[in-house]
Amino acid sequence: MPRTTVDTRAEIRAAALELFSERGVDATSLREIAERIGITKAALYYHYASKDALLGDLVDPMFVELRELGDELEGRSIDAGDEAQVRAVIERFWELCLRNRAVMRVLIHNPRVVARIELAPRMLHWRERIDGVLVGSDDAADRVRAVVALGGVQDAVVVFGDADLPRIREAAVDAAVRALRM
Amino acid sequence: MPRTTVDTRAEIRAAALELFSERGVDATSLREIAERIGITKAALYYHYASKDALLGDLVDPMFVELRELGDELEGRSIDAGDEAQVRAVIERFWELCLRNRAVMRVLIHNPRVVARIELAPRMLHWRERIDGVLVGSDDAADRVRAVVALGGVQDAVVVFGDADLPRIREAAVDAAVRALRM
DNA sequence: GTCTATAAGGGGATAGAC
DNA sequence: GTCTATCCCCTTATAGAC
Repeated sequence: MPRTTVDTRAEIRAAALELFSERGVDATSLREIAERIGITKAALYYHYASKDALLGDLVDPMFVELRELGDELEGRSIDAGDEAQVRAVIERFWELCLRNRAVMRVLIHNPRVVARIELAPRMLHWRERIDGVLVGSDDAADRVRAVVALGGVQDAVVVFGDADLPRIREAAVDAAVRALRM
Repeated sequence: MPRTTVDTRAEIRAAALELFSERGVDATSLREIAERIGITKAALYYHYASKDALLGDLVDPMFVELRELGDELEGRSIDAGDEAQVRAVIERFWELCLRNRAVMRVLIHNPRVVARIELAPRMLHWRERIDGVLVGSDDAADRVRAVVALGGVQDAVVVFGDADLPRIREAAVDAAVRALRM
């Protein structure tokens, strides 16, 4: 029988994201995803040609947001020495991570899958763009500062993100800003 | 035929760690591990009763090191306000992560497996011990500082650890110490 | 200790009816 | 668009010979 909702593809993505995020990509079968929204695995294949195609569609919105953020920041030409501007950038990054934390979890916890569907270059690319805005240098020591700061923010979002409290955001952004200081 | 080396269990652990770290636990089969050291999957089962038992044995040395570090630091009663002491603790943590970075990778990238074999309580426990030494508080904002600092160090080890350069270590430890400052 | 052989089950993916 | 039925492959794990 036909289903009541219009957008089955969106329902599939929502169910898949939840399961991929909770259990990991490899540990989630297409049967489980299909059953969660009340269709069969074969019906899912009508909407998505493969598991990887579904995953690719799933993570896309976050990359769109990252590209937009990169465009905007580069357009405004941030001064890496101005701490107020740096703080504003980290805050934007925190918000982006928080909004997309399920996708972030999937990407962080499934690096091999990321490599398989060729998301690694995209991840590297946005990371380099934001690093460039924040430290403006290719020097190893500078890139380490950026990794500690942004990596720390990502970790804090994954660990504390479910309680989206202003205090937590403030503490995480503060710590990242200090980590970036030379 | 009998094998030439004495410690087949150690060979199994070494091959498994390499594959688990590179490809992830779920994506690595016991057949692949066995073939890498030239035995069959059935022979591997003689040495380890299950994949989870092998994994548990594999990660154990790192937890032993973490426990020893926790014992030592608590015995010395670090002053969280003394930055030289804090720096020394972060340096010890960096060295530990570097020495065990293959195991660290496995634990970071396979959270569901970690939960399945009941490693999560152990991870939480050492994290809380080291957090306690570094910030000495249960307050959420304090714990966030510790997560950003230690999470940042872990990330930097995973990203830059293969080039074990003093400059990288120094930059990462510096950044973590700054992140911890109030 | 290591082997061959096999059990039992799940995975992704497809064919074709409706 | 969704279904049932099926294919083929790989997995973990065990039994029993050597």
